[in-house]
Amino acid sequence: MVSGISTRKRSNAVSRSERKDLTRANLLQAALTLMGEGRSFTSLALREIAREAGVAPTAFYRHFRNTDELGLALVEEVGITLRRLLREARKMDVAPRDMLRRSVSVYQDYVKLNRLQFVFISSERSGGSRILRLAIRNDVTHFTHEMAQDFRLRGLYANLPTSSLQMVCSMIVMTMLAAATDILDLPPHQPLLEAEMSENFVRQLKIILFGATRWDEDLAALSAKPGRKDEG
Amino acid sequence: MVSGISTRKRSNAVSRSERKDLTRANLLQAALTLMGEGRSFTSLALREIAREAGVAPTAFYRHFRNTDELGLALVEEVGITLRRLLREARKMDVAPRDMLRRSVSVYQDYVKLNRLQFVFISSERSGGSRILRLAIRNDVTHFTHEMAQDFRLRGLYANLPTSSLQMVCSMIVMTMLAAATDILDLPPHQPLLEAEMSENFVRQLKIILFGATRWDEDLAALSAKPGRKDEG
DNA sequence: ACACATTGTGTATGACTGTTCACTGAAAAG
DNA sequence: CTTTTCAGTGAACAGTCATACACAATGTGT
Repeated sequence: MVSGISTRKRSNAVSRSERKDLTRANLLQAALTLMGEGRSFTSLALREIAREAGVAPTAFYRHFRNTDELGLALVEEVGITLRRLLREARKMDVAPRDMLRRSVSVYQDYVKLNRLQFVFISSERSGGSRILRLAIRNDVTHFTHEMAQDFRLRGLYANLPTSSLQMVCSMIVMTMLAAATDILDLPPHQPLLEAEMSENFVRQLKIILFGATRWDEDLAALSAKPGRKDEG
Repeated sequence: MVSGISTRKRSNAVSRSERKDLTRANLLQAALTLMGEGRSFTSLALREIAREAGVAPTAFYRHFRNTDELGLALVEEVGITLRRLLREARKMDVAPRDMLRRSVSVYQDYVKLNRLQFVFISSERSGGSRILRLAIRNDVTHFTHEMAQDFRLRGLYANLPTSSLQMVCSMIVMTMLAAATDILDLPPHQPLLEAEMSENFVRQLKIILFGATRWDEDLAALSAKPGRKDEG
């Protein structure tokens, strides 16, 4: 029963498990599509998803116990997407002149390419089902940690203590997610608006990175000669 | 019909419009309560809201055309809450030593005091109904602008150009909203966790403020002697 | 005192929901 | 070839939904 390759039918026709995986993917895609039309995940009905996937409502149960379980499967897909993004970022040169700007550009393209998945992240990260929210936040936290690790490995901001680096990365991720919402809401074919958005995005990241280094410097100065005021 | 005070019944009993306002408030509160139990707004049913408010489903129509309209009324309430927060912040001394820390503390208390409204903001700012999302973003933008104006009036970061100040404020607001989610998810009676969260919050704001000033300095230096690298 | 306006109720209706069950047909296994 | 497995079907169920309508109760204006 559980044999990798069929015994008597190595034909070109699709195998049963392949068909199953296909309708499963159709169900996931159907949910994403419906959310892309401005629906929240918790408001999606099982029958509705099945209908969009072109399948009888009862077929849903062959793949997921309920809609929440489908949601978790979606989160898993999202996790893969985020890991791919990191891998893509890792392929970039270490420190060319406009690395930040190029990173932003890569990210924007990535969001537009995986539009529906980012719609899903943005919508459900702070809303609706509790288990979904927690699962997404878990993925995002993981992403943040991996980013910090990449910074370390590449010697970026090597003078920052780990806790500061973690914080910087979490702020970067926060900014990225906020930017994703903007990218998704952007009307298509508006290069001017898009350029302005990119510019803002780059600025925000610069502020964070500059602030982090300077804050660290001030901390060092503070421990050297205490009593200095640290705000204003 | 539209007279401020009843002509013949100035008694202690509640007037008709008072009753109406009360059930209206009950409906709004009911929606917030249901969302506080982890539901997304778009998944709330009219009948459900009416039931929670202790009123017949059909009574709903005396106050709102549909649930979306109730959502917009909630957004209006939220707008008032945000304006109250700004007013409260304005009452603080101009520049005591630990102004930032105190602002954070005030904000945390405010979020906890208006918990359900912040749950609503956090959930619906990026999810579900399009018109609701836009309405909330509008309120948040307004809040950001008012904050920038307050900074100007108090002479804070007076050296920053307006565009930078706007950006700093939008980053502050972004951080505040992210912090709100953390505050809301915080299990009660965990002073250690809460203190750590506050500390992180303060750090993040410092990074933004430091980064903004330094970025501005670097911009000035850049225009003075161009050719300086601006990243690393 | 009387007529009107308005808030809230109860019932009804047709559509949609999640879930069950017995089933079909074809791939997989023997 | 025969048998088994199993993804997908279609009918049926009880429940909830939004909405419409006639109606009741009561504050309000004349």
